[in-house]
Amino acid sequence: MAKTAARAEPRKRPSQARSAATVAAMVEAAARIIEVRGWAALTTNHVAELSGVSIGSLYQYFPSKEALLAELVRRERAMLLHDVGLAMALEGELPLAIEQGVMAGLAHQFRRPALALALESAPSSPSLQHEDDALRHALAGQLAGLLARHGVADPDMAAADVIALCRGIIDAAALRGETDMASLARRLGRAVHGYLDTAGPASEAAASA
Amino acid sequence: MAKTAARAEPRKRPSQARSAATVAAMVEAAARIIEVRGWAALTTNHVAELSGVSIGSLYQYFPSKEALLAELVRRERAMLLHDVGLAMALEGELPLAIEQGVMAGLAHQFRRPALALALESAPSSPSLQHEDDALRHALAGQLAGLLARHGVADPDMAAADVIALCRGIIDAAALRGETDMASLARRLGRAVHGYLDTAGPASEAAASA
Amino acid sequence: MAKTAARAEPRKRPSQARSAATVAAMVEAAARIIEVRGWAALTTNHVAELSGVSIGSLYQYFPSKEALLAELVRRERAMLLHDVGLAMALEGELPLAIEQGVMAGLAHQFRRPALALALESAPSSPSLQHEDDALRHALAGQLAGLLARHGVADPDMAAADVIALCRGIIDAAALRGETDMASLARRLGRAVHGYLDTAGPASEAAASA
Amino acid sequence: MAKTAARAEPRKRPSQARSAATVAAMVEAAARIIEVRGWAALTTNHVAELSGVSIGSLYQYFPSKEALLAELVRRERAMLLHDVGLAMALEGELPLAIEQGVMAGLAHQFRRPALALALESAPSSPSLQHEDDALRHALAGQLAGLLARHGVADPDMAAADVIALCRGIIDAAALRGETDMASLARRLGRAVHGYLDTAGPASEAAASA
DNA sequence: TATGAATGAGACTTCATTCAT
DNA sequence: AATGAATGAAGTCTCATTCAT
Repeated sequence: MAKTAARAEPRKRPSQARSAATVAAMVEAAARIIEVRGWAALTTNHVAELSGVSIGSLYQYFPSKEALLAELVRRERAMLLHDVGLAMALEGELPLAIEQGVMAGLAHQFRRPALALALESAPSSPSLQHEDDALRHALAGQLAGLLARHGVADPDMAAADVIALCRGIIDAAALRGETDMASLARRLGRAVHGYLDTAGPASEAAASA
Repeated sequence: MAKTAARAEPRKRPSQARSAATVAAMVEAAARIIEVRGWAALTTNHVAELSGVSIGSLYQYFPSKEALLAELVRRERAMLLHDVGLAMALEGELPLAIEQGVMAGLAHQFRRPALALALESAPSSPSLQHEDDALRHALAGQLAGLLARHGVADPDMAAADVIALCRGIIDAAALRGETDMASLARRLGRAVHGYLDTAGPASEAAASA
Repeated sequence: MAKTAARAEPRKRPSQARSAATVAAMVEAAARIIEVRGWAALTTNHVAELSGVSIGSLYQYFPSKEALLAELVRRERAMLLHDVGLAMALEGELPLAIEQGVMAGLAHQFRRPALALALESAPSSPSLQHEDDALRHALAGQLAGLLARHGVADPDMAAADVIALCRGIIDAAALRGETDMASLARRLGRAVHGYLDTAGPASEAAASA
Repeated sequence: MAKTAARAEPRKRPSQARSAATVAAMVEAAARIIEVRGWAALTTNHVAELSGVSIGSLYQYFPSKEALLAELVRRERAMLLHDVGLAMALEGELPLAIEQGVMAGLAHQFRRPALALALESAPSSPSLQHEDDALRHALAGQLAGLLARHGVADPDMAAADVIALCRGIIDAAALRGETDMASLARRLGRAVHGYLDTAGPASEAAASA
């Protein structure tokens, strides 16, 4: 009858090799369930079964279903951030850097399209919300830095918009089942450059520089 | 949880005024619950209570919770389509027509922001999926027609992308709690025109006009 | 994933005859399980099964297991209070009134000895605690009033002690399996009168009056 | 929950100093958990953690949770018996000896009030029941001997009643949070002497002897 | 037709206990 | 002997749906 507040952090960091494998297996099982059978099928018992672990073990590593989900989101976010960060860090012209970043994002989405798509509409919850915000901020931060260095006006908002419009286009394409990454990349480039170049009077000079 | 093959269509077309009012009350109750307390709070019993109808009656009008939800989505979709269609139908230049359409979409989102936002991440289900696809198609069709009439290349894809990027930007803004419709409208204009103008070689002439 | 705070009050007052019967059946089932198989066997599923009701129904009337338990305690308390109150209300000499009260308490304990005994050590919880305190207070209040009217010194504490020592003796006797109510009544009388008569100097006059 | 026939005896008598310390640590940890956080928090894993021992080790010394609990009760009982026995063994008048005993009991209760109180309502189980009976018998035996030597009629029953009424008063006082040991001692004395002196005709002579 | 009591599958989570290392 | 990861039965509670009145 005693209820402790549900934490979203893992209960214990897997210290042994075996544990790490167990945790990874559970997170991956969750991912597979979500992408194959949807949110409704994501039950802790199902995750335990699919990962070949007992339900008790699941709860030894995650204090709640929510925490497991948060870990999955964290994992995907880390991958995306890493790839995009790397891509944009390559020195070069602004358009090139952006293109690299967009391509990295696209690649991420196309690696596991169903999963990426599903994670966009996770059941809202404080911890998930937090993970999502963190992703958005980190990504926006990276891009904003790049834009600022190239003299784009209001780089924070511009970064947020660029990311948002990319997400919009990519998600819609994924939902339609598009698989032509090249076409998508081209259109994304158009959208991003169009947005950045079609600037108000104040930033015209900077953008054309 | 006895599940019979769940139909998503209302069980009966409201033929009497009273029925129509009842159905409307239930759909509106669902909308209010979703926007005020989130998806998790959307239970059929709750909907029945809030709409002043018994749970038994609810199931006389809707064969399942899913059908109720589909009806809500249908209702919102109809409103959006109507507004956007009207806005874009106003004769005028391309940029103006588009701006009208974008403004209509924005207005829709700002009428009930929480609801609009929540409906973007409805629990996926065949019928909901279908409703959503229908919306997308209808909207894209309207816009594609407009673009085609103005000689834009590949109008279907362009329409889809324009709608998608607008959704992306608007949703992200809503999520951040932005309330400045004017700023949003300006940025959306930038994004849309940027996308349409920054064209490949084939449409360069149009873009430079 | 949404947890509301567990109330101890019944969820809805049974308004129809059928409901009232259902509620009574559940409370009685709980009583029987506790007295026959002990606290460990008191599970909501078990209660539902024994009362011939579905688990869903149980939770329609009680928001939690705790609330069901509280209702049982409340029921027993009401009976005890009613009997003891009636017994002590009979006009007469102090010793006689007390004897009546003690006999009423004894009778209560002997009606369902195992239940009465078990309820003494209910798993502590806020609501149960509250019910128990209420019983103690009500009983002590009744007795304190009686004692005060007969000039006993410090009637509140005396009442509390008298009740406590009676409970102690009765419980121990019940635990040993004593069944001779007459003997028990005699000893209780001795204990109570002994306590009240063997007073400190201050109240000697009053007690002997 | 694989349940083998649970023994209540410790699995092995601690033959080495280290083992004894380990066992003591676990028992004390259990005591602390019970008094600080209540019965609901008493889990074997929690006990192991608090006592700095692995759960595996705990089960090497105790075959079950119940056995651990029994050992705790045994420990407390031994202390109480030792103190009360010593106190009553002091030669002297009957009233004095009894007063000593009562004081010893009170002192025990006040040493760790929360623990003493909690142990009164331990989850019933065969082995716990047995420990409790043993305590009662031993205590009653000691007191009965004393009473018999002083010619009190029906000393066994009198002893049982005296102990029971003391427990009743003490527990109720503890539950109310009383801390005035002196007042409590005075009232206990009244109750005990009252009970012993207010005898039926048959034992009046004996009591006054 | 409307009502709302009743249903019950199944979700999440805990915790006593085992056993490979 | 000690460790602690793993187990899984079982408990509490929810909610979509049915059906007697």
